[in-house]
Amino acid sequence: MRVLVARCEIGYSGRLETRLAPGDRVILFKDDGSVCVHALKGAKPINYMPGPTVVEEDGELIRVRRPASGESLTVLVEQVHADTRFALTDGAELERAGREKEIQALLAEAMHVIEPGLRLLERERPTDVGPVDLFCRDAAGLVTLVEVKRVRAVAAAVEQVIRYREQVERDPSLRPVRAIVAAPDFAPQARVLAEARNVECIAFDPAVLRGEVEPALRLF
Amino acid sequence: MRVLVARCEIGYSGRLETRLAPGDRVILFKDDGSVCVHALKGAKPINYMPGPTVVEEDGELIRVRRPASGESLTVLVEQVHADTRFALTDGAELERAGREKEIQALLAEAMHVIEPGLRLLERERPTDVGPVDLFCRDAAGLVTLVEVKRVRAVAAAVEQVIRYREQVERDPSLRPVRAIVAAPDFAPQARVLAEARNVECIAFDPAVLRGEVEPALRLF
DNA sequence: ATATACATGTCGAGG
DNA sequence: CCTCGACGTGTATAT
Repeated sequence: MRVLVARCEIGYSGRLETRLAPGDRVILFKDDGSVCVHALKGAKPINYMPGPTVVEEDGELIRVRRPASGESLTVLVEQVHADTRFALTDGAELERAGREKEIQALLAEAMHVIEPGLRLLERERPTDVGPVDLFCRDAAGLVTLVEVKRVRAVAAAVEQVIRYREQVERDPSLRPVRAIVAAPDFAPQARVLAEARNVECIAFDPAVLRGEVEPALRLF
Repeated sequence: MRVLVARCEIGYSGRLETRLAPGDRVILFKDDGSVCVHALKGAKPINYMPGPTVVEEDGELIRVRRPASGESLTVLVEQVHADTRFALTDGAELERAGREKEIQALLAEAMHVIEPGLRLLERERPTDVGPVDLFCRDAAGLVTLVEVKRVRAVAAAVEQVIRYREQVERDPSLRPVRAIVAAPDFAPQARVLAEARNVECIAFDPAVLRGEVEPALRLF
């Protein structure tokens, strides 16, 4: 890892063209080839290049190329404030709790939160237009598709489950098919669309959901 | 700007919970309150907090809080490799050129690339469910909606134009309405959905498109 | 390698 | 403030 703190001018050419007039920035050159340029404000890099890249340095000019896509990032260094290379090691991976996959797993263990009597047949059941999160049958035996969102559901989520329903309904033996979107919250337009297209909206509280699969929490 | 290079453990609690076991990272504390943690790989920070924040430091423990949202980021420092504060100045803003609007404008100038005889009536024509990129009539006089994508079109793009078509078709005088997605490339699932819902896929080459509106290139 | 969907997405425009 | 679509999206996962 190389950490360069310098007054410099930055140019990017690829999916679009950007230029950043001279100013002080912190630039990280990582060993995997990725480069990121941090300005003085904002959590995100103002410019970047994912690895793998080829980095050429010619005096005050640093050119980072990504051969795969033809993109290039150019750093014209005017004044170096610091330029240090560090030998660093890090074997850790980021552990995340609360991703969609996890929410989906929790719901799979607590189907009654969605609807009493709902039985899970398959998770991530593939169709030609995408995977159905939870492929189920309801208490009456009807095929029921559940689309899970970890954040507020918008109209696109409703459209997604409609798309799956249409695909599944191509098999006449499975019809009729119910469609449900399960999310902690719903945008008004998502509800309107769901109503119009006969899609059900089930709101769940992630905290309660965790409680449902942690029996210890509801002993008394 | 403070640049801390250290072996540390990281925790984030907010929209989800994450933990990153001890390892070497580069952490930037910016004067606007934003903080970002860079691992040894990847263009994006592995953890971050947008400003404004409150940073408390208590020995080896650094706690960054975002009162507005209740999020917090915790850095437990085990070993400091470098810890430097820089007084930096940067008044520049990022200049960009070449976005989707440009592609849309190019297509508007070269409608025959989409289909011979297609006439543009309006760009960004508003509907209740969003703006139609290119609102046209075809050679036969049929209303034709074109959704433009600068990059590969996925199923969601097809759904988008279907939604617009449904909205426009609410006016019986305009029916039937054709729907087209124009993109440099199409995901297989997008083609499947388009076929099923009677949406046409038109692939264009951005380079050729530029040529089409550059008469100089086709003088001979 | 390709295809697909997630993401603490972030960001900005428009109502 | 909310809603929605673009983004140089990047990134991981499964085929």
